Amino acid sequence: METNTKIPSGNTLPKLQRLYGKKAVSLLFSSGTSFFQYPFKIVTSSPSEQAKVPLRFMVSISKRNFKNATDRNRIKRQVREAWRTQKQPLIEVLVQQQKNLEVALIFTAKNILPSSEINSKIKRVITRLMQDHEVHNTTSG
RNA sequence: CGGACAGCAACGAUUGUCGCGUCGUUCUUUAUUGAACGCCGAGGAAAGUCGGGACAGCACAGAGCGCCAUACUUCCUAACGGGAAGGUGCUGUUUUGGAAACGAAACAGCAACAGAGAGUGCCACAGAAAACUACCGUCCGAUCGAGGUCUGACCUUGAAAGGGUAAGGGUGAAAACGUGAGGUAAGAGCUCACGACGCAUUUAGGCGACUAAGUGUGUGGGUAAACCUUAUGGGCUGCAAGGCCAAAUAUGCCGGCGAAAACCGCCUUGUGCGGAAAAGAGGGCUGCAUCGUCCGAUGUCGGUGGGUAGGCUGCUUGAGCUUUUCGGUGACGAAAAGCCUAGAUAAAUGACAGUCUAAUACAGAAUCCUGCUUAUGAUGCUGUUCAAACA
RNA sequence: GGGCAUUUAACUCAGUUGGUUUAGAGUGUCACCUUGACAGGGUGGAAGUCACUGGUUCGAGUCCAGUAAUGCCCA
Repeated sequence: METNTKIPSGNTLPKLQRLYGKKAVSLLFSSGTSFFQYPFKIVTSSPSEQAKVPLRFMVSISKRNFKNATDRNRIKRQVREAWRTQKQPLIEVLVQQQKNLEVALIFTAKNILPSSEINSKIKRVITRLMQDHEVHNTTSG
């Protein structure tokens, strides 16, 4: 319940909720599980150690598919915006289950997509993550 | 008025909702934790990383060789392979001189534009020959024949050692100064006129590259983005440079681990009592053994060193920007006044919905500055050119 | 961010420095021969914008400059 008081309006995205650091990223990619949801490859893991924030996330876009830095910046901003506006239900689920989750989104499409499409795709990713965690908890407990 | 090309200018404004980063103020937190408010928040190329610097570390007696880069002149600049002004050459167009060769003027564009008369190398195929050249041709021709005239010579003609000659020879990217005339056995700058180019030198102009006029002398191509020569410059590495702090784990070094001493605590100030981690293989001191004593692997406790993750710094006030005046043909310089204008760190400057508008293209800072190159849309201005119409 | 290298046939490489002649080799591919048929073997052929653009030169895969793509190193 302390986390809820820390984040009064659910649509913020401060640095605390972003995944960074060489150690954390390499740990996620070596031990996490992954699945595809076009146009993203999603890598997740739920570390057992207690973290300050229930949900951390990062975006990655390969330089091979997008040569120009402006294109990569634009996609990152689109994805961050979609994540920022739609992540709140997932956080509530995680707080209820008292779990932590780290998510990496890897953009695998070759073209820039419109923002509305990215919004709907992110929505689908978040609902899938929510379902996974609810099912997990009911079977285990 | 329209199209194309080149250059210059500025590259949105505003309303609502949500959101990001640095900094400042206030409150808050164990904490540079969190909250509220405010200010500011990508470019002309931020790109390519191609030149040149600043800055930093390392190296370094002096000189030479080697290697690399640059290359008309003068200036600008912190410096440059950059820029400005000028010179020369080439190309194109127009006009024009001349019999020709070959020039002259104007405009536009281009030039890695030192040296080929210092040396070495190379120039396929074709062609006689690609650089001290003689294959054909042409001319002279000792000598040897044949024929004729006719008494020892002449004429005609054939072969020919040797020699002269660059006029001609379908080649080639390039052919041995060019055109015309004289000259000659035939030829040849051999000579002459005109023209082209080079070297030396004189005078005049210019800071200079060079220009103009004259004198002498000469005419053996191209290639230096082949080696090279001359002149000038260059130590190497790059902010992931460099400096500081420093978890966890491993390890190096120092000290302790029987008592005593040392360390910490206490008060009764005493060879006092208590505390902290705990076991010690093995070896030396003597021929052997015990006691004693010394060293001590491993382990353990404490300290310390470099140093990883991570963090801080370097980091943005600078060859700075704007305006005005002055100097200069110009690049640019000087003075005065005013201004502070991104500093992120898996990396901020955004998303959605409207309105105005030409508002779209190329495109995102990563130590900084200065140039070059490349990519670019519509608008405005300037210049060039094309088309059409009119005069 | 900084520092470097490479690009030649469908694939892997020579040739480049030292310039001019038809750009070669192996694998693959195609046709024919060999076999009853296949494999293997033999003979022959096709396949190249020498990454792209410009320059130097009489002449560029090679020399010079720019552009693009690919790859490597530095914590």
